[in-house]
Amino acid sequence: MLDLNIIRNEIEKVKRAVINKNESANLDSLLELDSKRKSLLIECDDLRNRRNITSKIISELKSKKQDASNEIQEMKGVSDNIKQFEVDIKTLTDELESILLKIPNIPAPDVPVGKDPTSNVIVKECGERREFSFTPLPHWDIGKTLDILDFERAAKITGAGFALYKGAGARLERALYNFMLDLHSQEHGYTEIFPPYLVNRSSMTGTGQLPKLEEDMYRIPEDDLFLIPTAEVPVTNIHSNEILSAQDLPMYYTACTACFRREAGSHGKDTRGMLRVHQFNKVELVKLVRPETSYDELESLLSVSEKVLQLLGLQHQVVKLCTGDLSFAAAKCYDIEVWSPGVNKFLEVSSCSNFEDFQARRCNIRFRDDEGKTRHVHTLNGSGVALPRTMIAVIENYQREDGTVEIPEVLRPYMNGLELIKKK
RNA sequence: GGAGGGAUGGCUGAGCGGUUGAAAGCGCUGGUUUCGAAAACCAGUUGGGGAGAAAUCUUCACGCGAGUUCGAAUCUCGCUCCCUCCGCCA
Repeated sequence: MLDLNIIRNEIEKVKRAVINKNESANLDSLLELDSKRKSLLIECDDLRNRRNITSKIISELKSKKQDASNEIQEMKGVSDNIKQFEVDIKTLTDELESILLKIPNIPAPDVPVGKDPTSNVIVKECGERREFSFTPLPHWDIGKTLDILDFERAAKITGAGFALYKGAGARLERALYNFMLDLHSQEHGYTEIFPPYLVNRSSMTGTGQLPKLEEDMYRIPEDDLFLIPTAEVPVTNIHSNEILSAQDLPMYYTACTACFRREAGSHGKDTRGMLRVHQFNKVELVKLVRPETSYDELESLLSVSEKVLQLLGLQHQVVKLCTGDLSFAAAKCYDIEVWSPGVNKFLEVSSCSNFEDFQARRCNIRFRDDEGKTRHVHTLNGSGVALPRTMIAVIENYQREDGTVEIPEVLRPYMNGLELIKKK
């Protein structure tokens, strides 16, 4: 949510941001509602003031056993008036709020302006691309041959877009997220969290998934709960409606959770293997920081995510997203894409975003600054990193001509020393 | 699922329908005192909105939402969450 004052004072900037983000918002009617609401508020406050004063007079008269019926009669009218004002104000406030919740965050100044991913900028490339003396196979072939991935049976159990990991495949999954969680919690100073996978509407609104993206979520209608699309939602909401003390900042959290996405808008895209699935594990990193540090914190978040890929020996590139590719709540975002020789593409395994105070305002997360004033924190998050595509990259990059897959060195301690996945 | 009890400021905890945004205690901050500290004493110490250059004024909020009333932390109803007991259960 944007600060209403920014919309009041810098309407052109906000309008430009909305256009650049390929969004739409009814900003003019918002301002109209706002000023109307303000004038009603002033009138209503005035009446309330009168009521408060007269109430005291009534109470004094009564305590002296004097007649107060004139005052009471007068206040009846005033109270009715106030009630009408309150109803009108509530209506305006609700309308205002619903518009405000649909206005996207403003991109940071250094975010390239552009309509679609073609305007994204590759900011760096890291690692060496592996050379193969043979044509590397895609993970669905390798997975099938080694009997570690089974998409047909997953479809039988649930439907298209689900994965079943088996044997060394299941073990590799577990090795990957244990390795990542250990790295972040032990080397990078993140506190490990294991949150609920179901969250309420308020949490979902807080991080910005609602109200705009409801059709992308799995929902439990009986309880109005949502399956989390990312750990960002429960973890960012840990401190919703709290005022933190400045010395507690920055706060770093990491969590590995399953993520559930209906992928409503992307049917027919990336359908093979597990390039795009409805349920996947992801190690997430979340930061709550002081506003003036948030862009430095974004850089360190990015480097911590990249560290995972470096240690796994996977070639990757970092992409700075343009305005049109930026998500609703983000002010700036880097994607990390890992090279997969089998599918012959870079795959997005992480998005590291700074939301500035956009989520903090919705979640009502504040801190007391050095002058004792309350301010909203800045929130950031990034994947560190998403599992299926990392698994794809590992399998495809570490495949050998004989059909076996080598286990990256750093994962071997997590695989009971296993060095090679072989056909049984 | 059934039966009870509860929700008040950073914490503990009072609160008759009428100067109660809220007693008291603790904690915290500042001051006095001290060589320094402790203790003691004094003062301050919730958050949001509006008006104002500021001082300041004003309004809202006692889990949330409705209602009764001239007036609600206090009465009524609904919801949420927490606790206890019973049942069921990984």
